[in-house]
Amino acid sequence: MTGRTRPIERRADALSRERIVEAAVTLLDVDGEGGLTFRRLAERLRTGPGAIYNHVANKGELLAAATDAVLAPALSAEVAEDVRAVALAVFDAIDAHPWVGTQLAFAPSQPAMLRVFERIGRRVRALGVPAGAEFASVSALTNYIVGVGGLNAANARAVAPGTDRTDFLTTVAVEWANLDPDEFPFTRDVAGQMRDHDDREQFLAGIDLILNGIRRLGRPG
Amino acid sequence: MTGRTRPIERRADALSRERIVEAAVTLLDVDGEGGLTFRRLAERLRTGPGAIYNHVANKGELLAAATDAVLAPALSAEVAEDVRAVALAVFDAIDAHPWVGTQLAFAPSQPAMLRVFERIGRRVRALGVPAGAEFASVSALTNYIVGVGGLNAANARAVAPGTDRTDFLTTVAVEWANLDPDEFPFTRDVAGQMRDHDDREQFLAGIDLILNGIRRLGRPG
DNA sequence: ACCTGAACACCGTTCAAGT
DNA sequence: ACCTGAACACCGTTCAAGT
Repeated sequence: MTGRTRPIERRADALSRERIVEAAVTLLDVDGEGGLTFRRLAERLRTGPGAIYNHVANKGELLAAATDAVLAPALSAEVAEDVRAVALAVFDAIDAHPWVGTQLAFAPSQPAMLRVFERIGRRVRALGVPAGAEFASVSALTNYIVGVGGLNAANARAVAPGTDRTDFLTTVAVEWANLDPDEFPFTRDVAGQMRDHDDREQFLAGIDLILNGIRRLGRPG
Repeated sequence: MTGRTRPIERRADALSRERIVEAAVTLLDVDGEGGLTFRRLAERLRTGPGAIYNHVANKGELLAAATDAVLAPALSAEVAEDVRAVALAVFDAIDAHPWVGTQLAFAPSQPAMLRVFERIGRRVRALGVPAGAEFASVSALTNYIVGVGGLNAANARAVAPGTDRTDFLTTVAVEWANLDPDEFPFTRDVAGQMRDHDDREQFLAGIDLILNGIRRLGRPG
């Protein structure tokens, strides 16, 4: 009866998809992947768990929306000048929000994955890769960034929170050094290098190896 | 191995870690990652859910044991002649048991992950990589194999069971072709190549790019 | 020493009842 | 149209009680 010309006045704290996703990101950041439940989310938003379903279809959709909300700004046009910059932007976003890594590696073909593919694609095309190798090159880089990013996030999550990084790496190095010499000769031998390595640096070294491999395609031999 | 005295006689169907892990692998293979619950496992083993805890500490340990049980034979000495063979052995194991990919990417530094690292390390060392680049090279390959393997498993899982592969790829290709031209010009442009690509081939192409990049390290320029 | 299964403290999701 | 919150059908894990 009041007509539909004027938007209906709403309480300032009315539920919306945006507010729900925002609260979900906070819960995930603060308490990790186990921290997001519909009951806790409803509590924070001062409503019942059922209300959330008026704005998101299910938990999977909520996680995908939260992932895209974190990754979209990280992959804005200004940031992504080259392949290494795109890779580091994704790595750092996962480092700051480890649940993003898990989600990316689990819900691919989502908007977030497409953003990475598109950015990498443009940069690889600018490199002048042979047309027949372009799709495979972009796929390898995208899959490496997302797959290995997720792997690093899982690694980080597996470590008890508050553990000193150096202590942890030393512990792993000692474990490696004590492996069975017949079954794990190589791993034993490089145990010392595990203690000193840096995840971010190593992530980037992998990107550089792939880029080296791609550049080599142009001039065979 | 060789018992000190004689092993105690047991009922043929007595619980054991081995029987539990075996039953877990079956449940995972048949019904996917959601198919493994302590109640269903207990039902299959004709016992109560609590009994399982006498042989495994928790669900995480059970999943890790199941993963290693599948991967260990795939990485036996005879199979792994070179890096590509190791990579394909892992890819095919994940293809046959998609839950292995998830588990590998989520519980690294587990025995299964170490097996891959060791195999790859031996082969890379045999390639004669400069000592300073060896650890990063082995890490890049291992992370690619495990991370991207997990990604492919997630992709496979996301597709409704029974969906024809060609139909699915065509659907994705159409989605890509209809993306926003301003936001996704590259992805739109290569949509047709998505339709024709082969996951296994592309996985291997990524390995080859990294190997190319590694070989290039020896002779700079 | 190992098994049993009820009980505990949770989940995601649904849905009748409200406004 | 949207919200509320009890209810449903599950979980992993624990633990007293059995053998």
